[in-house]
Amino acid sequence: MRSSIEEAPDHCAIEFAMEMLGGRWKLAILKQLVAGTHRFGELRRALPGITQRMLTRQLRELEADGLVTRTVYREVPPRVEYALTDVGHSLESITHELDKWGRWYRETVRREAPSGPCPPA
Amino acid sequence: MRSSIEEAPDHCAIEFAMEMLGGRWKLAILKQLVAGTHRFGELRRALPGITQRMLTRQLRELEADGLVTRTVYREVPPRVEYALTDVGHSLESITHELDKWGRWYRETVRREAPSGPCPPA
DNA sequence: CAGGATCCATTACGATACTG
DNA sequence: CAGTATCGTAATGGATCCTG
Repeated sequence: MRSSIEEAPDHCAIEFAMEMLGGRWKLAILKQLVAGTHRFGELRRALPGITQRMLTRQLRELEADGLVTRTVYREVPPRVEYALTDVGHSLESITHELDKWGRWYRETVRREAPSGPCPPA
Repeated sequence: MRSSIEEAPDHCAIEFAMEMLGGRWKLAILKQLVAGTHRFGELRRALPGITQRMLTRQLRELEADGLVTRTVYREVPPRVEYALTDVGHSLESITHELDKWGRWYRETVRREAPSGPCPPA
C-alpha cells in the first residue's frame, strides 16, 4: 500500500486514495480520532487486535500524509497525543459512511448469505 | 485482507468493512461498475496497472461477498460480464466520495505539503 | 507510557507464460 | 477473450524483548 502510483492520470483517483487509506487500520484509526484527541494507549485500547508496532507505523504514515498530528509532552511518564488535521477531518463523513455500511452489511447482508452459517436457531 | 475479524463486537464496523473492501483495487473496480456492466477486458483497460491475475482474484472475492455478479456467455470468443448487485450499488456514494476526496487531496493538499518540493517560486 | 529492534509467518501484489 | 499456473517480491501483521 505504499507503492508508487503517484503519477497516475485523472482516472482512478480512488485508487490513489486507497493507496493512502487502504489497509486494515488506517480508516479505523481515523474514525477514532474523529471523536477527538487520543493518547497512544487510548487508541490501542480502542482498536483491540492492533499491536503497538502496527499502531505506531500506521500513525507515522498518517502523520507523514498530513492527516494527523503528533504532539509529545515531555513528562515523567511520557505522553503523546494524536489528533486530526483539517485534512484528516475532511474524511469524517467518509469514515462515518463506511462504518455505517460495514454495520449494515454485517447485520443485514451476511444473514441471508448463500450457505450462510447462521440458520435461525 | 482476508483474515478473520468476523466476530468483532459493535466497535469498528469500519474495520470489518476495510477487511472486505481494503486493498488496492476493490473500490476502484466497484467504481467502474457503478457506471454500468463491464466485460473483463473493459475493466482491465479501465484499470491500467492491474494484471489479469489480480483482476480475476478481486472480482471473484467481490462476487463471493455478493457485491458483483458474473455472467458467462458461452460464445465463440468467450464473453464475461460483470455488474453490481444491489448490495454493490449501496457503495455507490462511498466510492464517489472517496474518488472525489482522492482527487481533491492529490490536486490540493500535496502541493502545499510540509517540506513539499513546490515552494511558491 | 510510548515506542524501537528483531525475528518470523502470512498475505497482497505483480510479471510472465500458457490454455479452452 | 478470459482466464489459470507458476514464480518471485514486498508489504502486512504479529510475538517478544528492550529502552528513555
